[in-house]
Amino acid sequence: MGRRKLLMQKIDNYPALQVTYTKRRDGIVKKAKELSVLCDTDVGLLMFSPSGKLTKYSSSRRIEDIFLRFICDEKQEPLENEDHLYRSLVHSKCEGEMLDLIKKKEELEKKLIELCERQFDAEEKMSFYQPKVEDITTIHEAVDHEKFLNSAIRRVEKLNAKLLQKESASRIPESIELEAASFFDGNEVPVPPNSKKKGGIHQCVNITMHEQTHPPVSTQRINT
Amino acid sequence: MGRRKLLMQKIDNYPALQVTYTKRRDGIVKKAKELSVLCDTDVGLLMFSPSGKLTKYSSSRRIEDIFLRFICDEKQEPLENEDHLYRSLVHSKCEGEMLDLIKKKEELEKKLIELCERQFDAEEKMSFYQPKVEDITTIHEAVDHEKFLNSAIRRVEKLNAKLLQKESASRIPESIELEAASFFDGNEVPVPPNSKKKGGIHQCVNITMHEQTHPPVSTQRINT
DNA sequence: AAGGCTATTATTAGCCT
DNA sequence: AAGGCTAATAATAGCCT
Repeated sequence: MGRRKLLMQKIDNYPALQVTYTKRRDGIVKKAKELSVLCDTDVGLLMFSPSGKLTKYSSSRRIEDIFLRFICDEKQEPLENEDHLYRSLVHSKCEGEMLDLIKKKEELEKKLIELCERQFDAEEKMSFYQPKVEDITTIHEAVDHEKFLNSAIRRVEKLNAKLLQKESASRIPESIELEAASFFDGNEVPVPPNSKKKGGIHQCVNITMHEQTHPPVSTQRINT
Repeated sequence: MGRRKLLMQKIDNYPALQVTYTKRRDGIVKKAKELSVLCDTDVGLLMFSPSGKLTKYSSSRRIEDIFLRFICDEKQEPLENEDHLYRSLVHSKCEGEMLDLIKKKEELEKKLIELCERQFDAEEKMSFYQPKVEDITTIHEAVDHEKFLNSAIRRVEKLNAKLLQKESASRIPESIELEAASFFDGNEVPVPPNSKKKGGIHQCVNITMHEQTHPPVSTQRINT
């Protein structure tokens, strides 16, 4: 397609060849991309320009993965081959590092889930004391919150009284703490639902990567 | 080009997809052949059909030679044989997977730090309403908490009053919400420090590994 | 599924800056 | 070389066997 039909042979005019290479190279990459998207398939493409410059395209992130699929495909031993590939990976030098990373990733995922749960609990608890205005639309709800806050205040008032009493009498802080603590453990204290305490924030994350001989792994301690 | 323009997305009709794959596959092979002839260059092309069948084209007799040239080109060092090619590819695959894992790990770490901060904020805020008993040992602290709770209760009482008034008058919940919200925005409301809300828990984690065709990487979605 | 047909859309050769 | 243009050629989507 163009002003005239080309003979299927090497273009002898070099500048024209360069231009044609560029145009057609881009055309093929476009076509390859379309094929991989329209048909959801693996495509790998390598082209060297007349001057030797490489242009590559692959539907996967890395064209090496397409090569590998090709090589496995060629050997016509699907299962054994996969197994072989896997074993080769397992015994390769980077396997150890991969295992570390996988373990680390799984730990992080677990911690994240835990933290999410605690965050959720905390926000739920919080909503008893400082309700979101948009969630309160009926008098009934508002009254509940008022009751709850009143009970909280009564607790603090009692604590105040205790402290006042202790302070005026003698100065033994340890005993005050004990008294106060046992007072709060009393069963009349209304605790918001889901208020299981699981340990302070200071122990929530403490993750360190093992030595990473590989690239951009930022070894760091969280929550310093 | 055809009777109508296609959307650039996977063709959902499978038979049509198959037909399109075949036509376009042949088209690309033709284009690749033309490019290599017209410009006298190396071209390598791999395509896997939706059902997994491989189609390859290479301007050289063997496509492996193109791969080899590619790998030499990438590594800037001469390579000798196919065995090396295979090992190089396997190693490269390993590296690719590691890069994925490292990226994933870093994402998780970021999320963790964020969540930790929010957790810390939440607990700090919480401590204003439900102080840890062991942290209160002086009357002064106790009185501060009492004051704070009192202001909280006054807010709720005012909200109750507003709601009662609105409810007895007319029933337009939206207007109540608006009134109440603007009321709470008032500057006399004592808000505990560090009370910046950053969005609900439901958006806090949403991490997915890319397809992992290989073994012990557990692909999972967190906090669905 | 596979091959042929053609109305349409897409690519591009040669030209011009 | 690097784009933009457009006449001209090429690819192909939806049909039909």
